[in-house]
Amino acid sequence: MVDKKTKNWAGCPVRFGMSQFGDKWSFLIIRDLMFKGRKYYNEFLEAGEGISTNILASRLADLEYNGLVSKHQDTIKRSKYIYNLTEKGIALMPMMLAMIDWAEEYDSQTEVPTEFIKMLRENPEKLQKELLEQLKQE
Amino acid sequence: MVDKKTKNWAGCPVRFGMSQFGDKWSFLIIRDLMFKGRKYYNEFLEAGEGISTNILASRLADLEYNGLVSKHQDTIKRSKYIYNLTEKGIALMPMMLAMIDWAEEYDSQTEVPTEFIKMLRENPEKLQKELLEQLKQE
DNA sequence: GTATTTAACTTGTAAAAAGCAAGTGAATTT
DNA sequence: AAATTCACTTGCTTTTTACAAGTTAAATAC
Repeated sequence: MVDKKTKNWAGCPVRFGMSQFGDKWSFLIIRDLMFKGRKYYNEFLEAGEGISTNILASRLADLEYNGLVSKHQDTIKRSKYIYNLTEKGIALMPMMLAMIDWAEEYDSQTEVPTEFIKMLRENPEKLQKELLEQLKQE
Repeated sequence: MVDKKTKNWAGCPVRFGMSQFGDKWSFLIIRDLMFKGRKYYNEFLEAGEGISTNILASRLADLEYNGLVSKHQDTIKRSKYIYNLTEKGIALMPMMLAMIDWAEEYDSQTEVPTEFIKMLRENPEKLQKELLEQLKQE
């Protein structure tokens, strides 16, 4: 039987999560990187969520500092920086997919592409594998 | 093939999630309700995270407004209010478990009870079933 | 049956964070 | 060499949070 009454998760995993990506903007940046193919400062800005330039810069720096995101000069256009999820960032995919599944169920406004949600529920491993391949080849 | 380039998740599930529970304190309250057996205002306050009284009241009201948490007079001690996760709140369990799994992997400080993390990885359905039963009988 | 305590907040104010508009600097294109 | 692009930074206003103290309603103590 699981001990629910444990009061001392000395280092609490949820608290740790919050310290690493525990605000709205971080989640939205991770979403952009994970599912939307956005990789540049400008693309995050233009995602239409209304994030301010200073907040975006600050969150990207935090995510990089925490090892969730990497930042490199773009090899093609050397004046640009390219942001990518690290392995640690990519490992948040199950959490993000669980959130998407939840939102699709409880929000009538949520419009996840039918194909996506169908695969998420019928063959989540395949979906995850496809998403991971996309992230790695980029 | 999954369409990663979809720019228009008109109602984005991640954005919806953030609007419903998208801050540190909400996550910690949900954690307390879901895994720690805390159900009273005072118990959340004394959880040791350092939340202020006004912020706690505000977050509980938000969570209730959003239908994640219910609030009732305690039947035994009628001066107290008891907070519980609704079905909608309980449905966040997969997301929370995914976060716990991630934190356990990437944070050496995180100390989830061995039995918990072992079951999470070896038999997640059983773990979830046990947790759900606890939540429902309370 | 009045007085004290418990429980769950609310209020006021100071500090911190976010939002907004404009500016900077380095590289690139013209 | 001048103008443009890109990724920020800076300064200021507004909003949110933190902290301490106060309020209210019910329950127990005397």
